[in-house]
Amino acid sequence: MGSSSPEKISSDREKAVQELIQGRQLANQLRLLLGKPFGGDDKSVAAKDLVMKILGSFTETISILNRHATDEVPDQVPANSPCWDGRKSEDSDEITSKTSALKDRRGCYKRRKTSQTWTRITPSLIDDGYAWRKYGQKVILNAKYPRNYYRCTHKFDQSCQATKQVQRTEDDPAMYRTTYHGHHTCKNLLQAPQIILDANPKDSSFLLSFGTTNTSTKSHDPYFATFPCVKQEYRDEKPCLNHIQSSSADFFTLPDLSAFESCEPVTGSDHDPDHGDVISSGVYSCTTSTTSLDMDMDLVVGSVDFDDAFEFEFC
DNA sequence: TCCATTTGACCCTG
DNA sequence: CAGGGTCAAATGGA
Repeated sequence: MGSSSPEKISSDREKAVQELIQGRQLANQLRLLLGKPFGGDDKSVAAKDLVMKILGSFTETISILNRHATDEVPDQVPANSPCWDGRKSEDSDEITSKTSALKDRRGCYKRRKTSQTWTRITPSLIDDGYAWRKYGQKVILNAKYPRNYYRCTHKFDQSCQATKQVQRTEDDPAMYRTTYHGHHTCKNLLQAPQIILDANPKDSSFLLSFGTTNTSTKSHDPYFATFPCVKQEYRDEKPCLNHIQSSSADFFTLPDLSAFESCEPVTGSDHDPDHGDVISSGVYSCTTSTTSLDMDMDLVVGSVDFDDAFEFEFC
């Protein structure tokens, strides 16, 4: 064992991340190959399912490595902590009285600082396929509409940490901005953790934004690569492209966001992306259980949101 | 009775 | 200290 300087550990970690990213790219290519000609038979379906699992493993491992790179102190609590969901405890011995139930909450929750976020802007409160439970509502300063807070229904039974915030947009009250925090880890899902893209009703482009409050990872980290593979999801049984591009009510997810790994304007330079920057051009494969379609699109920076979230558009 | 929502209070971060 | 995120008791509906 011996030498394990912080520099060497960091270097090894970066190499490991690069290897994992490459592995995931290869797995993704395999998935595309499997998805092309004959989509239907059992073996093909099983193979694709397997590839999706492999991709998920790569993504999760990369995410873990990146998380450890940015969190020197693991976000964990002792097993005997009174805090029920992994939050730290502090000075619990100083209070032993009347309001113990409330006082136990002191320091018991810790706001996420480094979790990934991404935002959807949707014309209505559409079902995104997950079971959410509302746990709060806040009036936000200088905001016309309150912000609603949701957590995954399976937060307790499956320790799923996914949450989302929903708020009407100021300029268009008919639209809702939904900010997702963290990925679903609960089991009873249609898909693996996913990014959901929404069909924008106004310009038929797709809005996706994501960001992090941890700015230390923004310039160099393969931040995009921490996103999981995503699968397309339709509410209709027989979707078609025209329907996808024109409908505002339906939504789907693109299966191949690993292309983000080549997001050179963001990950390969030392400046933050500006409005209109083309992040990645190429063919994005969109598949469902019944159809498969490649779309030639540009991923461009739409806007820089609050909280350092960057909003992107598929055009 | 169970479960989801509401809402005021608590607590963390900047 | 202000603002925002979360908790949990109270409430209501199925």
